[in-house]
Order: sequence, then structure tokens, then C-alpha cells
Amino acid sequence: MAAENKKQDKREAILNAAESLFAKHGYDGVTLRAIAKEAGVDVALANYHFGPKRDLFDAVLLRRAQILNSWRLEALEATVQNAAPNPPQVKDIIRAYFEPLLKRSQVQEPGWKSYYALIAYVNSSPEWGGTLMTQFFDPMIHRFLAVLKTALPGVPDKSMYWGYHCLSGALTLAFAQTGRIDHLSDDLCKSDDLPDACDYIVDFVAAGFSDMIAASQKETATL
Amino acid sequence: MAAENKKQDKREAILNAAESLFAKHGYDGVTLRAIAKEAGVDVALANYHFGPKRDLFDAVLLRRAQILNSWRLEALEATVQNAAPNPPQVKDIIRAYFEPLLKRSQVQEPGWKSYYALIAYVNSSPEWGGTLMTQFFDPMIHRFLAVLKTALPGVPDKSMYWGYHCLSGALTLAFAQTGRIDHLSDDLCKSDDLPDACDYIVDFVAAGFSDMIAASQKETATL
DNA sequence: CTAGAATTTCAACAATTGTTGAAGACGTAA
DNA sequence: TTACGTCTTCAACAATTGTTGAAATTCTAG
Repeated sequence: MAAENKKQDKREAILNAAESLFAKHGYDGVTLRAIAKEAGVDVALANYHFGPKRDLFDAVLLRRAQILNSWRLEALEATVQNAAPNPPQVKDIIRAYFEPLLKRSQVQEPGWKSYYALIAYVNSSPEWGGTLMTQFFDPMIHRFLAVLKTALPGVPDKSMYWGYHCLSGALTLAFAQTGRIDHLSDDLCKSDDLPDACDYIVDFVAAGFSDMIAASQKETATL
Repeated sequence: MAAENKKQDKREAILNAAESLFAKHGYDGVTLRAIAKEAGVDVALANYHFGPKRDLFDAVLLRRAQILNSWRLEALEATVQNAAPNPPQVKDIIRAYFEPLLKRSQVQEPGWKSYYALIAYVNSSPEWGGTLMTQFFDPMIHRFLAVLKTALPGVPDKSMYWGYHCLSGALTLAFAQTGRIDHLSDDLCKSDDLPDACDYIVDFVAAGFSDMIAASQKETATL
């Protein structure tokens, strides 16, 4: 059981350690020495593989962003195909955005859990949120919004964008698993029960989007 | 115009500088020297007034939390009185939660803007979110949820808590003003137009809560 | 003005930071 | 074996970190 280190999985051990620690304490709250210790390697090795600290941070983010994007686009296209030639239901589109986070036993994988918390950190940070999230996720999101618009004809773009912002805030906060809702609800709701959280959030968000149709119709009616 | 320092507003200058910098870069991303420089005082003064760094962070959070809580409770009770003896409308309750953030020309005050971004950072951080937010805001939130339940009879508590979690995520992300939605919407939506943001988020969140009634009725009907 | 308390600055501390260059260990192909 | 390129460690660097004790300044009573 000793000497299980294959060839150079130390590189990935560094990524995993960095992912976990950045998720917990943020970029500046983590030292390269802490990462190296968690990964069981020397401090200098992180710099050898990834360059400066900031580049390691980007590498951690990028690794799973690509996978997640492809999973979400897959689920979205399947939803579109499923409903064709009609536009899909709003709730099914929202589900296509949420369910890739849960499938393939991701919930059990601690790496993905850390990654979700990390995304929450990046998303709500004035330092990273504006640029990094855009860079990694916007093309996928635009495709998602385009499909959502077919299900919500006549809804102004501004409502759609703010609606997505609400979705994004609710989703990232829930997946950050801060333990907040556990305290607030006296353990009626559990931060780490992501499938359960998804059920509720999907309903909430779908209702928020669906209501835009009624609102936009009421608006045009008064003209 | 020189020598405008009154008595000991240096203490507040430190709080303001810390607030602004913590909001931008998080707890670990800010040094006491950066705070002191921004405040125009010596490094040691922060420690003299507030003790260790962590206590300064708490002091920054606490200063406006108390004010915000009282404003929100005021607005909530006014809403209740206004609708009595009937329960208020869902949207009016949500508005009572949002509008204190905008009133009294807070939008212009950079201090409050920084504070909102700081709350977003704390809220989504696994390190602070579970404990600090609970400590500062939970009593006010419980009163808010109690009133909301009168407007949404029969809705299960679990739905209510997850609904609040969605509200909280959407609100804090928007008020973090990361510039994210500006990029995503090609400047159709502006991060720093908080009143505009509130209009859209209030509608979205109110719809999410209101839909819970229909859902819970449909559920009991199938039994 | 004077004494004493509160505030502010100065200078320095031990510890930690990201990064680097040289040396060592490993794997592979001749 | 030898040689060579990749991976890993070691040791150390200059800079920065939070914190502190003593000195200097300012404020407030008497």
C-alpha cells in the first residue's frame, strides 16, 4: 500500500490541494506552502508546474470549467431536441442548467464540491467576478439564454439578464455550502444536500422566469 | 482647507478604509498597512483602536449591520400596519427587505456600497458565511420570514428557507457590483445601477415565493 | 501653565510570503 | 553502463506580514 505514486500525478495533487484550499479561504488566504503540504510535495514544485501563484489559480478554475460547459450544453441540446418542434418548458431549461452539477456522482466527488465553492467565491468577488466568470462561462450562458428566450417570447432582454443574475446568485450561494442555511433553518435544510437544494432552487428560479411573460403581457396591454 | 481633522475621526477613517479595501480584496487580500495608508494614519493606530486585524474586520461588519437591521424592521412593520388586518402582499414584503438598501441616498454613499460588496463576500465565503451572517442578521430574517408566511399560508418551512436562500444569493450578488452583468449583457444592464437592479430582482424573487402557494396546493390536491 | 490621560507615531521584532537557482533523483534510450 | 531530459527537492533570497513597546504628540482638567 506504500509507494502508490504512479508517474507524475503530483501535478494533479497540487491542483486538487489548491482547489480545496482556494475554495475554503480564497486566493489570498492560501499560501503556496499550505498547498504543497496538503499535496505532499515540495513548495517549489507548484511553481515549476504552473508558474506564479496566479497562474495556478487560473489552472484550477479552467480545469473543470471546460468539462462543466460541455456537460451543460449537452443537457441543453437534449432538452431542445426533446421538445422539438416546440420550445422546451422553462423549468426543463433550468433543469438542464442545474442537473449537470449533480449527475455522474459529482455530489460524492469532493473535488467538484470544492470547485463549486470556488466558483461562488470568484463569482461574488469584485476582483475576479467581472472578468474571470465572463471569460470561462459567458458563451455557454448566452446559448442557454437564447433557448430560454424561445420559451419566453416577448420578454425584454433586460429582464432575461437580471433573471440570469438572480439564478446565478442563488445557485452559487447554495453550492458554496457555507452552512448558512443550516443555521438559519435550525438544520431543517442542509447545505451539503445539493440534490435537495436543486429541487427547491429550480422551482424558485423557474417561477421567477415564467412570471416575466405575464408581466410583459400586462405591460403591453396597458399601452 | 488644510488641517480639517477634527478630534478623533481617525478611528472612523480606519473603519472606512478597511471597509472599502476588505470589500474589494477580501480579508486576507488586505494588509493593515494598506488600510493605514488609505486612511492616512500610522499602521499601529489600527491595532490601538480595534485590537488585532480580525477584530477590525468584525467592527467594520457590525457598524452598519445594526443600522440596516433597524431600517429593515421599520419598513417591514410599516408594511404590516399598512395592510392590516389583512396580511401584506408578497411583493410588498420583498420590497420592504430591499428598499432600505436604497433609501436615504445610500446609493450615493460609497461607504454603503462598499459594505454591500463586503456582505456579498462574507455571505458566500465558507469561512465566514455560516457564522458571521447568522450572528448579525438572523433575528431580523426570522421576523421577515414570519411575516412572509402570513402572506403564504400552507407553504412548507423548507420551501421558505430555500426561497430566502435564493433571495439572499441574488441580492448579495447584485449588490456586490462585480461588473459581471455588464459584460454578460453587453452593458444593457449596469452593475452600479442598484435601484434598477432592485426593480428586477424584487419581481423575480416575489414570483419565486408566490409560486410556492400554487405548488403546495397542487401537492395537497394529489393526496 | 501644569499634570496626567488619551491618542498617535516611530522603530523594530519574529514569522511568513512568493519566487528562484543550483543540486539531486528519476526515467529512458543508446 | 552512459548520457540526457524531466521531475523534484533543498536552501536561501528579499520583501512583506501582524503585532508591540517606547517615545512623542495632543487633548483635557485643575
